[in-house]
Amino acid sequence: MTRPTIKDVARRAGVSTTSVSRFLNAKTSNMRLHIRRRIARAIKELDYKPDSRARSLRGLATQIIGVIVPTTSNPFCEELARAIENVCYKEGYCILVCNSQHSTERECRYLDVLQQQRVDGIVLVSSRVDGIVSVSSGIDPEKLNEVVKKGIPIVLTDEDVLGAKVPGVFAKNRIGAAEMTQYLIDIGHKTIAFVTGPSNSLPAQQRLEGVLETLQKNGLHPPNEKIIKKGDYSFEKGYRLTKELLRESAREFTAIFCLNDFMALGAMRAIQEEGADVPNDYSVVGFDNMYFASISNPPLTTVTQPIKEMAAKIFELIKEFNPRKMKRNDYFLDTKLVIRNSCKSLNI
Amino acid sequence: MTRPTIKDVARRAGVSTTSVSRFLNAKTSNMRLHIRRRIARAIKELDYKPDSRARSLRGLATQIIGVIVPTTSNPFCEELARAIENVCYKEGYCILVCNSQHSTERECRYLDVLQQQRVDGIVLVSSRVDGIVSVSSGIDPEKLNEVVKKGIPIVLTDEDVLGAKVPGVFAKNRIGAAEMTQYLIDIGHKTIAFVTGPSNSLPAQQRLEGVLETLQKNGLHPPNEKIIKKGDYSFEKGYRLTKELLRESAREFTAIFCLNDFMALGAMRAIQEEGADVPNDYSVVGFDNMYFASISNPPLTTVTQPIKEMAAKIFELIKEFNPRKMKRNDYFLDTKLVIRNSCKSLNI
DNA sequence: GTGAAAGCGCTAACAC
DNA sequence: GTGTTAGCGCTTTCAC
Repeated sequence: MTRPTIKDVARRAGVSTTSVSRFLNAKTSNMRLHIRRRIARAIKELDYKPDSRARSLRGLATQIIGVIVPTTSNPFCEELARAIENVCYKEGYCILVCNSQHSTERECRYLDVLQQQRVDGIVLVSSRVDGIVSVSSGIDPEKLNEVVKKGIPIVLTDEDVLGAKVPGVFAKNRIGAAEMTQYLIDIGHKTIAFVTGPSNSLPAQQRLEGVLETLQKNGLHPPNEKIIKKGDYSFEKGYRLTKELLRESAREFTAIFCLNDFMALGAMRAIQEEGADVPNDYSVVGFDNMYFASISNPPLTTVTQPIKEMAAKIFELIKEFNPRKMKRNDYFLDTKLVIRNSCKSLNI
Repeated sequence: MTRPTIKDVARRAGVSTTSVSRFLNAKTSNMRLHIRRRIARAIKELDYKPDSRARSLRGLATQIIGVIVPTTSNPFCEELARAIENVCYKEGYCILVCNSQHSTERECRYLDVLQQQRVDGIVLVSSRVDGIVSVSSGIDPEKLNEVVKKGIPIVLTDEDVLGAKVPGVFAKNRIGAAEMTQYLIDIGHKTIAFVTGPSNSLPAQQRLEGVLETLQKNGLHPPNEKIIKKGDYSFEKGYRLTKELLRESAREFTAIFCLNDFMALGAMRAIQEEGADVPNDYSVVGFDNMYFASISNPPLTTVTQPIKEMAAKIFELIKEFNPRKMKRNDYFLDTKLVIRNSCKSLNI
């Protein structure tokens, strides 16, 4: 019933706890074989598992990384969290998954909890939702700086927090969106409707920049305000805004570019519900390349975020963390256009 | 840079660490007001966060619950994990999310890791996938019994592990499937195709029992073997098996009952790809009522698993855990039929 | 009402 | 090569 400790192992093996500790930490080069064997046996017989709290109290890592995301119900966040979990698993770490549920308050509470748990690092996808009534400006960057000063590395990803002196790992949102826009133009779409992300979301802004820039480069007018709708990355919003688009200005565009896949799925659904066809009546494209984009009907043309690479870079940054020289230091990883069947070429 | 400890707080407040500790643990009834105030101020000024590792080493809870699921890429598991996270959050706990990735080996490794982290409890959705080549019989129940003996509560959910002396929280799978079958029969479907779960999955077995029982009760023959396909809960499998069904025996059934939603989504996709219509040509139903079932096209008729109630019960069981009287003790929670638009009535 | 001191399980100087 | 011992940050008994 009572858990065995290092003392129990030492006693059973007839050695000191130091030797057991050395064995556990693989500092075993100068250790006599028969002692090693005795320790190994004792550990096995007792089914001894070293207490990682006690170890970390003595200065070792907790082997826990905290991951704060707006919500794993968004498949992109879920995939990101899972990718991080996967690199952690390989390195012997595990992750505390924290859904802030788009609440800055909850994000802060979790930040506290993770500090108390003395995690070895925090990965933060900050949430900055602007609702109808109030615009949550998101977390105070000073809060993050405080945490870092206390020696816990933070890495930002997907969503940025301006003013925070911590590194970030992002997709090349502007370029990805530009490539997608160019693709739509190349296949003959001259008037494109857009469903953007929240206006205070940085990746959303960058994607929009990429769009406008490409439009201009191709000598096209920036789209009429009526066909740029402000979304919030949710399926429902994509659905509802597309219905609006269809109601208000059905003939003014031939393609819809939703700035994330989840909304693009909603857009396709809205179009189909109105009896129109994707891609024959409207082309629809997204951004993220989450799993569901590949199994939607039709499969969605989109932009891949390099989730695995992002996860690997994030882990690397956490391990390299040096508290005395923490600074802004951003990494932008390549996206890739994924062409599936949600677009129709208008060229003759 | 260096994290403040309880000593720093004590020094700054001009009191002993004992008093600070008492304050932290709300054992404050007999404490003089001005001392309380001084401590509160010192904590605030230093932005002190008690080290939960040190606290738990002295016998308090770690406030961490481990959750092992096959994979959060299955939306049902993701929703379950999130529901658990949510009750934990409210109670000041957080969760270590572990994707076993359908690997019994990884499941075991995580079980070890969670023990080392001295989590206050483990929630396990065991994986028992039978692949094409080998049937993984799943984790050894004795492993679980060992963990429990060491004082860490385990609660099983969704998937059972026979022989493990730990409590379980499940949906009423048999009854839920029976109700769904009855519904299909009531709206005129006499020949129903089935896509089941893995044959060593207990909920899959129970759902199938509910199906066969209801068929019999209504004087219907058990379905031809050709229209019972063994799936694995994945979208792809639902998709592929439905294609098979359509190719081999298109006219022998009017409805498909997939034993989870993810496969039902795959089934709908396969049907639509073949140019047929849901629900006009085939009715399709699922089981789980995951979020995507409500936004599919058409929205899927399915059976709700009472995820929130399950999460609450699981947490309760972990808190009530008494190591000396751990036993099988199962809780079955009510499901509910959710009728949407993926079925057509054949009655005139 | 408050504090001194022991000890949770472990690691790492330091000694031999 | 291996053991003795102090101490990580905290809680809790026991004294005052």
